[in-house]
Amino acid sequence: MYRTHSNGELRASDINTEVTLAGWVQKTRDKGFMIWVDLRDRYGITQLIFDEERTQRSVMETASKLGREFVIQAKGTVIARESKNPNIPTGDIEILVSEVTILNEALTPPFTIENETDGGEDLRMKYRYLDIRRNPVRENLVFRHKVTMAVRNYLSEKEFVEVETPYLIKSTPEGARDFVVPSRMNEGQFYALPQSPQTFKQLLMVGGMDKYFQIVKCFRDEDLRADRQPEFTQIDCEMAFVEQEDILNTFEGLTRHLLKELNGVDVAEFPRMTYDDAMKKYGNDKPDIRFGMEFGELNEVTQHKDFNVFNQAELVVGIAVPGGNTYTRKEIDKLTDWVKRPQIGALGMVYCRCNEDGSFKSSVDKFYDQEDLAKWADITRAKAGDLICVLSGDTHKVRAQLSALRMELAEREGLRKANEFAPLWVVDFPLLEWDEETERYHAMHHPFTSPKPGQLDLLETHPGDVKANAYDLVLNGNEIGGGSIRIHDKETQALMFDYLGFTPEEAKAQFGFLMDAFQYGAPPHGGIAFGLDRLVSILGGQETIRDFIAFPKNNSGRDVMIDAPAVIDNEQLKELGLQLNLKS
RNA sequence: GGUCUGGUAGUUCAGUUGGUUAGAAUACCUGCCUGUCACGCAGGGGGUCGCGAGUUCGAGUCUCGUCCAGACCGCCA
Repeated sequence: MYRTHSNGELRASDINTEVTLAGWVQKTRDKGFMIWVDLRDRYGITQLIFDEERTQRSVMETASKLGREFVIQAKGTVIARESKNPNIPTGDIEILVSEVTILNEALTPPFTIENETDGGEDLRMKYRYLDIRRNPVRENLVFRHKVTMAVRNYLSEKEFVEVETPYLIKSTPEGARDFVVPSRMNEGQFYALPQSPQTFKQLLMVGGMDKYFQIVKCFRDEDLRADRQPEFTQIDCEMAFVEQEDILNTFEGLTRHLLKELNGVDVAEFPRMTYDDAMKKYGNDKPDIRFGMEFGELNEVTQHKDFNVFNQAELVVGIAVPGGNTYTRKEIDKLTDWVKRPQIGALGMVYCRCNEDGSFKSSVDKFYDQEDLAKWADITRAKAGDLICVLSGDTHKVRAQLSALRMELAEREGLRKANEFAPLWVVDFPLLEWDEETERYHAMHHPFTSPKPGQLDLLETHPGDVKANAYDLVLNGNEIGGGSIRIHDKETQALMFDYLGFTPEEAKAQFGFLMDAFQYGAPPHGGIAFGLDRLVSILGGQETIRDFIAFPKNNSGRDVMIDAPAVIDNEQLKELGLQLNLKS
């Protein structure tokens, strides 16, 4: 037996017990006459003591050779400490060691295994197995485990069945780029890894599974972000015989359960907002509603005043920054530079100070008098002491720009509190989205999403105005889930593919299996998928999902620990019937 | 594909206007130390300043290229 106890469990009540402990050497403190060793494992730290007067010389010598992260086993007696350490749970006792075995030596680690490590991101990822020894990383992984357990238990309780769907499927041109896998047995043919189990879960509904879920890896070959990995995990869900209302209620229940279980937070009924309102009020389809700063559209009160920038703009829109009047001229100039960076792309920013005495001072006083500016304050709900920031231009672009500014200012003002949770359903998404590049409409959600009842005719005349039975769950400004009521009859699905520019042949080749299935009694159905990595990181109060993934990829999609992706040898290529034709 | 930031000791960083032998902290090694727990004290080793070119009497510092890392835009049905 390697150990009788963990390093986190011995207390004063265990004094005089003979124990065997095993773990990693966190630190040694060698005073010559006495050596203390902090022994660490998942459960905590226990102090070992080696004493000139009470410990055999050979054991003392072994102890003096111990280095950081050596794996050792120690036998001894639990004794009371002469000087206690109130900072750790095992601080009242220590182990007087009679026998010590070095199970494995260790090189000096490239960074310190401490809560606040001195290691940078690169190093931590290259030696992720050392990083995982650190408390914060381990705690995040345990937290993730708790979230998935809570999800499984809750959904299982509600009669959902977890069904596994295949990872080796078929590539389709819609949506994100696929990761493809060559098939040796079918030369020249490729599987694709699923971007989501979408069609399979719909087929499970046709199969009568009724309530399905799966905690499942999905794959998208697109560029990464702090909150985006090429392989990520979804909580994928689907239900039959449901309307949108049923889905929203069921998964609001799940989300509320998680907030209660994991964060101890009771959240009231989730507010709902249409996509159009979200865009109008927040310039964004995933607004963070933990703070106000709603958009105020100023077109009506800024026209015909000889200020051409505003006169010519499609949209003039502003937000009030709470307490922003304390910003110096220099700070406001820097803010203006910030919105003019290429990433944001605004041409300029107009501001208006709301003074404590009720007067206004704007950067466009030449064109607007106090009465005009009072209207601005009214529309943006600015109070005395606030600062109004106004952007103008093309509606679509300006909303995106002001939305970015709103988030940046809220971040600076500390309005995005990690321990506050503001969920929101965004509903009535458009069915289609115009794509400039291909000059045609794309499905905003995916091509299986059903249009709102009675809106099919609009497809002919105003395709962009058709609303879908599609919804997103937003938490603190992050899209944590999205779904829709699906099309469940062949005719509508065929019509949809037609509008999306598929020829009947293409539709049949790519999704014939689904439309065939719809002919054999497909029930009305719909579902939702949550981004588990993102959900876990938000519940855990942190920004980057990488901290909640055991072995994440870096910014360029590489695993720097195992050094993947990598070239394969010619034999493998030959066997697969492949030849490389590299761009560089 | 693009924008920005960074790359100097094992690690985290400083390095001024281009100018002597490139520093600090920490880690590591050696010795000392009668209760440490961020132990303390004394000493020591450790550098291709990411890589390549250029400007210059002289480059860690300036210019160009390139590689790597991170954040963002495009992209992510």
